[in-house]
Amino acid sequence: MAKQREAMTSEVVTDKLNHIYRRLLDNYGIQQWWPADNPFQVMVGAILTQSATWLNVEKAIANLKAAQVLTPSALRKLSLAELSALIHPCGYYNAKARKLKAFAGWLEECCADNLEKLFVLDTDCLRQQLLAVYGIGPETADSIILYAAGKPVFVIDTYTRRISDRIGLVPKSNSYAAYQSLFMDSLPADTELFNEYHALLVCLGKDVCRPRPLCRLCCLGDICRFNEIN
DNA sequence: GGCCAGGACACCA
DNA sequence: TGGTGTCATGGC
Repeated sequence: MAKQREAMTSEVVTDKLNHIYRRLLDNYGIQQWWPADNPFQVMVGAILTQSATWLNVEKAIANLKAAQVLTPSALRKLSLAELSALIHPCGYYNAKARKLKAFAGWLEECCADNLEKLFVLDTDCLRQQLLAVYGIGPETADSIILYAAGKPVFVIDTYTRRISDRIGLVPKSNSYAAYQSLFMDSLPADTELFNEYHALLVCLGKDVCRPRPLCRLCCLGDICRFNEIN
C-alpha cells in the first residue's frame, strides 16, 4: 500500500512537471543554454554567477576576454589582485578570484587542462571531484556537469526552489539533494530536457518569482499557489 | 536608501 | 545537522 502511494505520488509529480515544462516552453520558447563560447567559459561563468546577476557576470567575462586571459593557464599566471580587478563588476571579486585560481589549478592537476579527459569521467566521479575544489558547491558543480560536460543532472538554484514551493512540490527536506531528487526521480535522465527545464525555470524566476512579497502572477496559472492567492 | 541577484564557506551551538 | 555571518557590485 505504501509502495502504491509512493508510486502514485511520483506519477502525480511527473505529470505536474511535464505540464509545467510545456507551459514554460510555450511562454518563453527554447533557451539553448548556457550562454558561452566553449565549455571552459561555461565553467568560469558558473563560478562568477554565484549570487550575482548574469548581466554583471557578462561584464566580468568581457573583461577577461579583452585581457585575453580566459584560459586555464592564463588564469593561473594572473595574480589574485589582477584577477580581482578584471572580475570586479560581478561582486565578491576577491572571493571569486580565489575560487577561479583554485579551479584553474585543479584543472592542471587533474587533466592537464584537457576537458575531454575530464568529461569522460562518470557523472558521480566528476561531481565528487568538482565538489572537492574550493569554491565549487552543489549548484556550481551541477551547472558544470550539465552545461559544460553535457551530462544529465538537474541544477537546483534559488529560482528552482522558489518555484517548487509556489507549485506545491515539497521535497522531503530543505536540502539541495532533496530538491534535486524531486526532479530527477520524476523526469527521464535527459541532458537536453534538464538543460531546457532549468533554463526555463530561471526565465520564469527572473520574470516573476521574487521573494514572496514581490511575487507576481505567472504563466503557470492555477498550478501556482500564489496565483490562486493573488 | 533598501532590496535583490542563476552560492559557497567558515564558524558555532 | 542546521543556522548565521561574510564576501560586494550594480540595477531598479
